[in-house]
Amino acid sequence: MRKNITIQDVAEHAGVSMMTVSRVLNKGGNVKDSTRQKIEQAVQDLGYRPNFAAKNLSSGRKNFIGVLCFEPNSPYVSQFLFGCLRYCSEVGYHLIVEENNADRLLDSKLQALCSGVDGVIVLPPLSEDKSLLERISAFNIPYVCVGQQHMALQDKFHSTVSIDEQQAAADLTSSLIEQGHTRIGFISGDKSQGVTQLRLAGYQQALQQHKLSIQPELIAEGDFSYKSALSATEQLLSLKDKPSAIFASNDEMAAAVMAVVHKHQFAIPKDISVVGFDDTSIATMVWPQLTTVRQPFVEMAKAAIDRISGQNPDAKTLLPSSITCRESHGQAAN
Amino acid sequence: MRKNITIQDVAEHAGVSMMTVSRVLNKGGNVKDSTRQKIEQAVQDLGYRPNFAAKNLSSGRKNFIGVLCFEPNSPYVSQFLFGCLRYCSEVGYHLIVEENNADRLLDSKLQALCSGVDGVIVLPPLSEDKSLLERISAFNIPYVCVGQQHMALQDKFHSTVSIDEQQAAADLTSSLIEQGHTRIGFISGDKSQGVTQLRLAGYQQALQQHKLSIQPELIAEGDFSYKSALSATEQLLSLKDKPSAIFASNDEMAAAVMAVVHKHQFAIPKDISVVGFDDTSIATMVWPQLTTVRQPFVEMAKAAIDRISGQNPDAKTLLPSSITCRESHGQAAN
DNA sequence: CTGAAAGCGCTTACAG
DNA sequence: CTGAAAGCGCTTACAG
Repeated sequence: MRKNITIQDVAEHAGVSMMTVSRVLNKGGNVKDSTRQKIEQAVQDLGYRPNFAAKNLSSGRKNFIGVLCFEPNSPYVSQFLFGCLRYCSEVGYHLIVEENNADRLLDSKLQALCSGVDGVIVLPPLSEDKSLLERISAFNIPYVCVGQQHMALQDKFHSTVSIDEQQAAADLTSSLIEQGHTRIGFISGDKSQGVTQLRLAGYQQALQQHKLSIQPELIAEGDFSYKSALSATEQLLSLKDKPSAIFASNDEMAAAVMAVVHKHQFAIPKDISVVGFDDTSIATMVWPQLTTVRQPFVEMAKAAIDRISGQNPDAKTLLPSSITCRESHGQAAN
Repeated sequence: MRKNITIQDVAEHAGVSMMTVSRVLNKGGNVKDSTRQKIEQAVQDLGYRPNFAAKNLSSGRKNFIGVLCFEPNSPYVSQFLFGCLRYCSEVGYHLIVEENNADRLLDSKLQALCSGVDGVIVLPPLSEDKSLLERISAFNIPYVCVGQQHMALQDKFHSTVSIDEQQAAADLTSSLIEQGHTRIGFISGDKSQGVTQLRLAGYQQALQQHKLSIQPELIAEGDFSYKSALSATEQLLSLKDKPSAIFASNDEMAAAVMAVVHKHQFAIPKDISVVGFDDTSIATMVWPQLTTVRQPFVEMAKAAIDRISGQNPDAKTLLPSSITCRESHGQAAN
């Protein structure tokens, strides 16, 4: 195992001091251009790679980010964590993932987490748990609430990263309307979560913009779980005047919609269009593949991490979302 | 932000030297029992938490583990990564995840990865890519092939962590037979992968043990993708003498089996039982929930990491698996 | 069974 | 614009 190349080696190779190399490496200003170039050349030549452990130790920064999630194995969380992982390895941060699906997260556990990280990313639905946020806030480290557009607390450490949930839901609904659908069923998420209201509001907003009336019978209640959408779909399909499209508030529920629709011998999208929300991995594991709102997981992770590292000063980041069109939607049957 | 508690503080508190504290902390021997207790008490009192950065820097260990995967967002990989993450945060390792789903992983990228980690975990199907393993092997760091029972290379850095694939498949098949199923359809995985053969062999072994004949028409070809199982299932259901149960070689394909079975108006499990393999998150996102072989992801991750850290000397670890019984299987209809 | 010394590779003040 | 010094919190030899 050959010796590691250190900043010292680079300095010697370039004929400068370690300090100057450090400046160049950290993109600091105040370095003569010719010096900078010499150093960059040396880094190239030697194949220098920074030692994160040394960096952390001397800077006092932890270079750890805590992620607090409810259900680590859900597609949403997996997808988001992957985004974090990817960006982390780019910028030298490491992840500590903590789950909090039982009761109240123990003070000792929270303390252990918060004292070992530079900041905390809180995933939904925990990002709406005001009392949890207050406890995190007490540690005076930045924390980012994901999927949560509204600031729950007023303190300088609090920030949010999300898409415009309502607009996204409205856009998806509009695209259905533009394909001739006038009876669009909607399956809502867990009542206690803010996004549930926003997505429903987006659905209603689109209907109104297109001069369609809002029919309460077309709105069925789910809770974001596969199971809940099973009965919600049965309910929608039992209507004498059935919907020609169903908008489920997340992909898991959309998968359930598809199962029930198929069970009733309807073709998708010929008889009934089905759309979801999130664009998690399940969207391509159903048949036909699901049209859904794409959450920009990688960008969200990046924005959250940048915020913690101080690169992103925005207390409130609203990322653009888009519709991922696949095969589960089509022209309304007539 | 209050000062961090260091090993120095603990030493003073306990009235010993840093060195002795370090010994106790690292579970080294040669410490008098009374001394050990004093130190453990001091650790408690002060709420000492080790500084990983300092540890790494002084020990020369990187404390990074590389994970090489094909498709980071697949349920299998998500599940495994989660297992890693959990154990890593316990033992102070950090993860660098690299995907290699394009062509040949660039030498520069592989070099960057391997030179920054203590070892590499290779996930299927990459764990069967002999030329890739040879290139990793050249870096003289431990690497663990997951889901791969057979050693591809003969070198001291190579090891494997998996379950007994064939036995698990045989057990699952047997449980179906014991419920009265005599015509069991089987959907195989990607032909080029070793596990595909092992799971098929397990299926056949169970049939033979129960004196049932192997019917080639009951074996349909898939490739582990949802899509491939769609047509494979159609094929099985078009048989004049239909199977009363279908065993898909992974959960994604089992989900596809269910979609097609429902489409054909058969009830699960009343008319047809469906079982899968892996017990990934999708197993509980189908209806009815899927009976499947449980891969012990957390234990596999632990074994792999232990191997890299030198805690696990086994070059070949075979972990026990089990059957997770849910609602998708039942007595054969007669 | 215990300890004093040196050093891991970097950054943070502080000078100039 | 550049550098010399000290130190981050631990571990690795080496003594005794």
